[in-house]
Amino acid sequence: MDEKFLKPYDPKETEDKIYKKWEDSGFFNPDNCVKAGICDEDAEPFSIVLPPPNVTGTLHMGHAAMLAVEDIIVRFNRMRGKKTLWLPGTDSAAIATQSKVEGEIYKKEKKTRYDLGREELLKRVKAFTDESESTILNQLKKMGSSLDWSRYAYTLDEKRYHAVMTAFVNMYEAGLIYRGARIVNWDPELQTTVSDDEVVRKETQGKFYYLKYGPFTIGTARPETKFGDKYVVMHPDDKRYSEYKHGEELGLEWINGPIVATVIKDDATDMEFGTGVMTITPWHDLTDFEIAERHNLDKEQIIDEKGKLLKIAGEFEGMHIKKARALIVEKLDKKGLVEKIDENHEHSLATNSRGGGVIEPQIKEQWFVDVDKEFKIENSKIAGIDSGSSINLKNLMKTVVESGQIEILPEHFKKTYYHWIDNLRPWCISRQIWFGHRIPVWYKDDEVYVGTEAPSEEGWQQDEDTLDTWFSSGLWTFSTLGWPEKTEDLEIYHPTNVLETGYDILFFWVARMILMGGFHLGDIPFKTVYLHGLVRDEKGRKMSKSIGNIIDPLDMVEKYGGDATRLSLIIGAAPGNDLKLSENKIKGHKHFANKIWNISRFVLSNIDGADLSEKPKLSDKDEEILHELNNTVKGVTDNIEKYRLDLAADEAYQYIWHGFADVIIEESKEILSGDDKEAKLARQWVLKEILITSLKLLHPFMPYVTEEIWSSFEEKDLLMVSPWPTN
RNA sequence: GGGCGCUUAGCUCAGUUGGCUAGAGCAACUCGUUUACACCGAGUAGGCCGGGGGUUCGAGUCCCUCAGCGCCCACCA
Repeated sequence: MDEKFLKPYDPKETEDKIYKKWEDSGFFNPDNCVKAGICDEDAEPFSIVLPPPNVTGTLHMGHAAMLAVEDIIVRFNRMRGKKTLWLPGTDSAAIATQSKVEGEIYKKEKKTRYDLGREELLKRVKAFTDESESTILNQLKKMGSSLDWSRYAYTLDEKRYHAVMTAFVNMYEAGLIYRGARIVNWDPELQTTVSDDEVVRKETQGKFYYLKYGPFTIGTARPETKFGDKYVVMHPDDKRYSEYKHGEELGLEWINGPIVATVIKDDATDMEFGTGVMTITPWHDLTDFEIAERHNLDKEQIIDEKGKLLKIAGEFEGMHIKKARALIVEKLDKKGLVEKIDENHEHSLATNSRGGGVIEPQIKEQWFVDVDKEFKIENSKIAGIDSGSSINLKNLMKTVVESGQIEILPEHFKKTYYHWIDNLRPWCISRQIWFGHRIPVWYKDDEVYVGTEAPSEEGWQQDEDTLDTWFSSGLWTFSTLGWPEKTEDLEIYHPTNVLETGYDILFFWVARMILMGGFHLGDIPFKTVYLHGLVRDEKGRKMSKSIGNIIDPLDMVEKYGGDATRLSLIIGAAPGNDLKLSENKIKGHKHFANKIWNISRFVLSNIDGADLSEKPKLSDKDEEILHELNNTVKGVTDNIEKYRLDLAADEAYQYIWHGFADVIIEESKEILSGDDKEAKLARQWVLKEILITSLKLLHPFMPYVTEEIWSSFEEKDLLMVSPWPTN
């Protein structure tokens, strides 16, 4: 027996060494497994792409949980002899990264991106991402992730860049991407648009003003937008205002003098709310914009991109809206136009969740993906959609889930998914930032050129904007496999088997991948979507810097080992449920790692010298023990297949500690020290069998400690590529 | 406003198509150093399965209803 067993298990001494051994073996790469005869050339493929973490980020518990789940699934399938690929990558995270770098530059040099210029800023961002890339990659390894590093991809590397350009051009040519003036979520602080999904609403209290507007009273929380309000809107069925006819014009006194208002009847008005009458500001409000579109009304910009009032505001021109509001109300009041002010009105404030400011809707020329427009699907591999038929993106996204071709776990998220699709509007994909995939459109006078490469002649100007980061992320399952080239990888590994991610990015990412896969490949991007929950602190609060309740996965790995950290993120975490994590839990699982260590010590020291090359004759009791082992194998296997990793881990834990250690080993002591040589040999054989099987069952969950034990009594292959036990 | 969840032992959670005498881990308590392990072992205690109603031979599980908690979406100016 190896001397190392005389001391308690020390993850710190073991883990890096083991990871290196795995990496050196090359078996994270399925091609090498085939070459070494570990899996058959024509074995069933199994693939997962890693949801790419932000290249400038650091590992948090959410990542750790994701890595644990995926690595378990991957290791399980690899051991079952499948051609298994887990493909790593990182994401440029355009807005987040650029604003991080901009912030640092401003702090150190007091310079903005406009001071530096596009080229210089991008150089700085590149330097920053290059530098931080290795940090996140090393952290991914720390969790024991069996990722095929030879296939590493970065959203902004050359191949992915080409994929994104191709995707844009193809969608443009199909008429699904168009440029148009629509109302977008404008962040005056970051000076860019953000997508609907990135806008979060915060409940706040504020003043609500009732203003006299001719014969009407209108309510508003934002008097500073009201300068151009020349349409007064009410519900067509509202009896209180039946005397006013649609299109009727009324002269009335307003902020900066007399104006002519036109009556509009539209059922977007809520008769119950306020007075049931409103004026509209189509340039800065989505509802208003839509009303204006329906009735073909004028739209006028009131506020500029920096949040300052324009000429239309008269004496208030050039003033920031924050300052202007009080002054405008004061003026209205002097004119006797303020009827009432409600001091504590609750309303929600739209803010940019990517770290910007308060959203100010603006009408802007932007690029959009049309989710309603039908296109012809050429080579459909989608159940229920024939090749050559026409479909729009919304219906495509629905069909693949409804038909069951894509399975979502837990299942109830399907409803959330459908609900989101039903409310989906055109997807604004252009961003006014510099770091990212620049839109492959060039302009020259009135001409427009769209192509993957710049036009060769002089004088063309490329569109200034970059693409929404989710546009490139949407291609991830196939851009990482080499698309648009027709690669062997794409052929073998796509569609991928599982997409594992947090339920919080179901819309951002999962839905967009389904959209992109459907359009570009006529196929699904993955067969199963496994959604994990959020990792919270022991009281169920989100982990955050401000509360100071962050548990750093790397600290935990350092203190208790990668195996314990992984197991803690799995046990008790049903799919889709948030997980409450405490340091104590992780500590407890470190004890489990040590338990296995000691079980091995006991078994190995007791079979030393015994010839177990042939299966001895077993007693009925021995057979019964093996039968119980088989039940455990079956239970663990079934649960992993059903993606109930929590139950699988729990069952293995239960069996190994309270079955194997507490009962079987205890009972064996007597036999091993007894005089019956035959019984002893049989039991030695059984113990070894159980140990081998237990290590295998546990390997996906606790890869380090099991591999380390394995190395001390099995000479041949790594445990990582040993066959999964059959029952 | 619309949607989706959750409520089971002190705490964290399992409990799959109804068969449960309701389980596990942690915590608590008692005892214990014997061929691995004190990062341990043996044992004990702890539950009207949120309330009410229904379906059923049988309900933690299915249906209705009420209450509390949480999340997501949304154009109430």
